[in-house]
Amino acid sequence: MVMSIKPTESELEILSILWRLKEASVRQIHERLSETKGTGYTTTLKLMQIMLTKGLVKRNEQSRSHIYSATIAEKDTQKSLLKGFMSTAFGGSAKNLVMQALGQGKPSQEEINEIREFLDQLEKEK
Amino acid sequence: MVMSIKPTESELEILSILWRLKEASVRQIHERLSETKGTGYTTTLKLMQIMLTKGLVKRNEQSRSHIYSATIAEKDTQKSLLKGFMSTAFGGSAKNLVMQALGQGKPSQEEINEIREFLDQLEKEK
DNA sequence: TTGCTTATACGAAACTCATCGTATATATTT
DNA sequence: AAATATATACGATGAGTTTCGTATAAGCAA
Repeated sequence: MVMSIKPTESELEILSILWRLKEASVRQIHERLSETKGTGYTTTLKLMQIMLTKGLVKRNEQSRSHIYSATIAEKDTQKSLLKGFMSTAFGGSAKNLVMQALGQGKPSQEEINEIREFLDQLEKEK
Repeated sequence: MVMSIKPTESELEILSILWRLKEASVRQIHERLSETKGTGYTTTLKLMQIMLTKGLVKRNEQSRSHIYSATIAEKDTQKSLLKGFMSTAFGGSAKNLVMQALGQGKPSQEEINEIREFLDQLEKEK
C-alpha cells in the first residue's frame, strides 16, 4: 500500500537525481542541481536534512560526507502525484489528461506503438 | 502565446467552478465549495480578491455582490499545468505519464477509442 | 602543528498560502 | 427609522517552504 506521497517541487528535483544516481552525497546532488538552479550548497544540504526527517530519503553516515538515497520508489511517487494532479487539474478525467499530454509531448513512433499496445492490453482486461 | 499559468490548488478549485458556471458571485462559489470544504465565507472572498490582483479572474462591480469570471481558459491552464507537471514529475516523458494515467484512470471503451483516433491523427502528422 | 578546505548542524529570515476576525458599507425587513 | 442581514475590504496569524549565514567538526596540506 502506497500512502499519499507529496514531495514539494524542490524535493522532487532532488528525488529525481537520486532515482537516477541510486545514491549520492550532498555535493553530488548540489552539482547536478546547480546546472539549473542558482542556490547555495547549504540550501541543498538543508533540504536533504529536512527530507531525512520526513523520511523521503535515508543516509549512510559511515564516511564523513553522508551518502543519501531515496526511500520512496519513482513509480509509486509518480502514481501518487498523478492521482492528485489528474483530480485537481483535469477533474479526474484520464482521457482529457492523456490527450493533452499526447498533443504536447510529441511522442515518437515507437512510443505511439507502445501506447497502442497498452490500450490493447487494457481492452483485454475488460 | 500562453504565459506560464500556475494557480494554487485552492485557486484551481475556484477556477473549476467558474469554468462550469461561466460567472458567479462569491456566495455562489462559496456554496459549491462548501460541499467539499469546511472553510468560511470570508476565506473564499479573500481568495477571490487575491485572484483578482493576480489577474486570474475579473469581476463586474455593477451590483452590490460582485460577479466574477475567469480570465484564463480551462484548456490553456491545463496545458500549462500539465507541461510543468510532466517535466518535474515525469522527467518530460509524455509516454510514461500517459501510460501511468491510463493504468490508473480506467478509461471506458469509448474513451479508449477516442485515444486511438488521436494516436492515428498524431501519426498522420509525421 | 598550524592553517586551509570541506563537511554537517542549525537558527533565522523571507515568502507564499490559506484561514479567519473585525470593521465598514449597503440592502432589506419590520 | 431602526434593526437585521449581507457584502466587501483588509489586517493578522500560522503553517509550510526555500533560502542562507554562521558555528563547529573533520580531514588534508605545507
